[in-house]
Amino acid sequence: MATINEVAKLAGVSKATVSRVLNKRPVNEETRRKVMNAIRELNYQPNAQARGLSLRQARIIGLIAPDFQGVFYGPVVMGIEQVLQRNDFNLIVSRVQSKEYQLAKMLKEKKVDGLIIATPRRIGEKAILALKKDNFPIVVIDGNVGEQVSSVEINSYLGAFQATEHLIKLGHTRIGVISGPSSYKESQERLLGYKDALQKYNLPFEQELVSEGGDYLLASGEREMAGLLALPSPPTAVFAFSDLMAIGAIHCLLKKGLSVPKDMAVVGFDDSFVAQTFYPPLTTVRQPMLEMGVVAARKMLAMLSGEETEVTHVVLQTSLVVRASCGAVHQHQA
Amino acid sequence: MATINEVAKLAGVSKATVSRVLNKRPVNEETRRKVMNAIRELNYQPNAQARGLSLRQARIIGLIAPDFQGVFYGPVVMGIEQVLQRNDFNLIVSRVQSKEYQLAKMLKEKKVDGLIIATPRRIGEKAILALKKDNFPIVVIDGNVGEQVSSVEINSYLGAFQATEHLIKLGHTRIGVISGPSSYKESQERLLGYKDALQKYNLPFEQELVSEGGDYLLASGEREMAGLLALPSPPTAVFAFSDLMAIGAIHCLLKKGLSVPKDMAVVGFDDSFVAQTFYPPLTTVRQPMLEMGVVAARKMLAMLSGEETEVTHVVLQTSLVVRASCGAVHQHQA
DNA sequence: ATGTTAATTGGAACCGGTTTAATTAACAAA
DNA sequence: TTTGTTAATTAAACCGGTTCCAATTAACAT
Repeated sequence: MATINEVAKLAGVSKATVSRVLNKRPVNEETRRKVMNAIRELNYQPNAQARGLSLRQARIIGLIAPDFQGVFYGPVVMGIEQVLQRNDFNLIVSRVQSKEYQLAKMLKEKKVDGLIIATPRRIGEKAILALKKDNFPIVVIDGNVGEQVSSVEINSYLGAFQATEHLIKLGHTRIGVISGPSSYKESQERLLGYKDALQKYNLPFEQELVSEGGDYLLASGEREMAGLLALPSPPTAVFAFSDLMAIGAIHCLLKKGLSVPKDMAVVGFDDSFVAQTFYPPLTTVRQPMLEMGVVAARKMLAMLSGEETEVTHVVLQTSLVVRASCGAVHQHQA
Repeated sequence: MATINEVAKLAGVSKATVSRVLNKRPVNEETRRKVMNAIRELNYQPNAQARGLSLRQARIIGLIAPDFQGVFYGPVVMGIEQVLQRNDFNLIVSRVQSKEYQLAKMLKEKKVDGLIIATPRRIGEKAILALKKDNFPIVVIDGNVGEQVSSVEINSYLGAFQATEHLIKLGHTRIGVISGPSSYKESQERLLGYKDALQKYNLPFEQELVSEGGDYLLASGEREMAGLLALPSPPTAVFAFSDLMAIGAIHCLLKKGLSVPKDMAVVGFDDSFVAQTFYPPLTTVRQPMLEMGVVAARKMLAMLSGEETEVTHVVLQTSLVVRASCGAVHQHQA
């Protein structure tokens, strides 16, 4: 592998001049030509580590998330990567670790220029705030870290309101909820959206119709749906706070020989990949996941270039995607 | 951020000594204590770029794939990351680009120590072989690059054989196939597995029962299933070469009011996330995707440490996961 | 007291870039 | 001819580590 010194020797100039050519600084045209020829001849590629050491910049962003495969974080990764690639940055992905100090390691050792943290759990909160105080560039996606760190979030409240309103307009008056963990901010906001929609249409809120799924996964949905069905007066529609829980609910219904949406309308939350794949296709509140990644990455780059200096919180809007599971459209049209 | 020089000064030793302490080389116990104290006091973290420059090593592996969200590559990423993290390596993910030369860039600029390439398409084949000739560490997952590059693959043939045999044993004699692109090696092998299973049970192979999905996606499955149903004598079971195509096929069937598995048994391939999520849960050939990532990462690390020098090809075994869509088990047991 | 050996440690060079300050060359003005 | 100005280039220092080689010190045998 050729180095800048070899290029300089072959071109008959100093390495400072080669560096200038590489960085498009003013150089005599004749000299530039000679250097370019040498670069081509040696198939030279500047060493990123040497460059990074000198410029104190890795051109790498770190992403910390619970997983990358899941229905949620996959698209987020895609969005981030897309933006970074266009700006000649790379993306290191790392699963969230138990040891909090590990969070800081990549930043402190200058392996990455900034960190995007995507996790709904309150993990590493202290560590994050400490890093923020040291002025490391940090963006949180969908987190619970608070005002002091820049973030990208979604309007959970509005999404829940829209979903509930949609079901009400379809004629449902008893609408069950399969919630996420009540300690999560998102769950609280979504529940508020649900309540406010009921109120707008003068429908009573009934606590027994709200059941809390311990996580956002399929099995929770299936279990909680069974609970709702066992009520003296079961709901005719159910709104789950994740697509997977909605699908779990449908599993429960189909196993009992009930039909969706005829016997029970179901609405999910996320518009993850499985929502369109499932049958019946799932009506759901769309979270713009790819866009969240895109916005987070742009924000990070802006912070690094000094364009953005204050802490900001971007709230992306949700939208209702109507498919077959709520009964608003026929399945063969979906 | 403290540097090794500051640590050295505070500890009253030379930076060579600090370096020795950091790298656990023999140092007088008393000296080590002083150095460790200085490190702690300054909250010192060695600069990865400087270290990398000196050691000619980034401790980063690059992964190039078509996407990271998909049902397939997500778990692969998880597997790779898991192994790397344990060995204090990081993972840069990058989508496959059209420009072939980009493949080489990260390697040549020493941003990564090696490249794992996961793509069924014959992309960058020339570029990959060129890099291999320059002795860059490369591992291909599920690729079509040939003998010259180390790889991790699955036994497509056996998986298809098992799936077909399973359907035959359930009593089916006319088994449709929704294949992947016939130019892909996997498709060819899977088709061979299908044929050999038929042969073993003295069933005739009929070309009309094989329809080729242009990609591995849902819409292909739906379209090809419609084609199979339109045959004068349609199959009673269908084997799709991906879970998504199997699900597409089921969409087609359910829309026509047919029931799965009663009217048509369906088997997929991948055992991706959607296979368990779908209803009816999908019988499918499991590809150990996480394990593929794990094996690829281990292989890469072995190459880097010099333990593994020859080109090797690891073939992982598939297994049939029986769920409800093939009719072998009742749905409420699934 | 002197020589030998082993254990520690420090100075300096190096990895491959960028950048600042100094040098050289070319040319115009005095 | 001398001096000032400008443009282009280079030498050298620096980024923050690792490591080779030599120097120092301590311990021990002669």
